[in-house]
Amino acid sequence: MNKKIADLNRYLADKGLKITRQREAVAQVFFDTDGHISAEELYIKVSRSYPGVGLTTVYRTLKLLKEAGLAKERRFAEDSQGVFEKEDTARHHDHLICTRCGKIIEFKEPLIEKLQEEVAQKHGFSVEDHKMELYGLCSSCRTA
Amino acid sequence: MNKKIADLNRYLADKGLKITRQREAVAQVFFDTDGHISAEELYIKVSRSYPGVGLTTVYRTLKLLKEAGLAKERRFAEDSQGVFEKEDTARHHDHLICTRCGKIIEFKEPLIEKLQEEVAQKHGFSVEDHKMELYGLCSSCRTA
DNA sequence: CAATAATTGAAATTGATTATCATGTTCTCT
DNA sequence: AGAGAACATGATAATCAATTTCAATTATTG
Ligand SMILES: [Mn+2]
Ligand SMILES: [Mn+2]
Ligand SMILES: [Zn+2]
Ligand SMILES: [Zn+2]
Repeated sequence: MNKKIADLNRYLADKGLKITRQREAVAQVFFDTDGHISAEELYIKVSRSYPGVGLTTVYRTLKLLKEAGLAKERRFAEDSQGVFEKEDTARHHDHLICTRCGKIIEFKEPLIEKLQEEVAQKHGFSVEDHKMELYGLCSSCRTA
Repeated sequence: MNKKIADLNRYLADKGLKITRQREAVAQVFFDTDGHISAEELYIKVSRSYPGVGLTTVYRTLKLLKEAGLAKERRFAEDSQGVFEKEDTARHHDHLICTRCGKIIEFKEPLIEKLQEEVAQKHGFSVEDHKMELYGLCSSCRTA
């Protein structure tokens, strides 16, 4: 569990940045959170265990976590707020989103990823990242 | 070409909305535009042929065009402004985006779309729409 | 033409995110 | 441990696309 904090600290040291109480607080709460969380929500959550940490610092720490490859920002349609989740290259996934109830299912489809590579190659591109979201109705919402 | 204007007018009539000079101006210029255009850019373009049309009305008309199924809004990563393009269910496509020079290539891959359907079904979802964007380097930017 | 409801555009507002800046903290070197 | 340099913090202000407000104008219906 503290491996990720160690990863962050290594990243900070490499960049000549500093390890602070606030950064560790934000990172710890973030790493203990599953699923998708907005900066604002994370700020609330952090404030419970570590009052006094500012929202600005939460934004800044999330940006650092992204740069360090430890967090990924998602921006689902119609949501004006971005959400963050733990990043782990081994656990890459895409999303299925119910447009009625907001339910989100994560999935991985290696065959699609392979075809994406092929399409890109066909146009002379090398893929660095991709975004795929499927929007529709979940089974509960369809029958309701 | 005026078929699309007719489509819009039909949509407006059905909804009890009104056909106005401004809406026709915005729609006409939009339909004459290929590729992706922001509300702001469209506003500039409209202003040349039909001065006096407000930016607010451009935003409002684009929203109507989306509702009528005649326009689609895209929100590519790193762009803070949304862009719009003509919608045509027969000509659905996804995007390849160069993260260095911004070049955008449109493509269609039926096999991927089929797999998307299958993944959704496997989770009990019915797909209404999807978003797929591949980010990477185009051939020019890779060799440079 | 008159009545009604919708539309318009300027200006104000919103809401998420980022920039500023004075003050506080961390790290490095002695 | 102490000093100094660089970085971090957080309250506040700024940004910026997009939406809301509202009084004045216009389209539609009969
Ligand atoms: Mn996820
Ligand atoms: Mn396109
Ligand atoms: Zn649902
Ligand atoms: Zn390029």
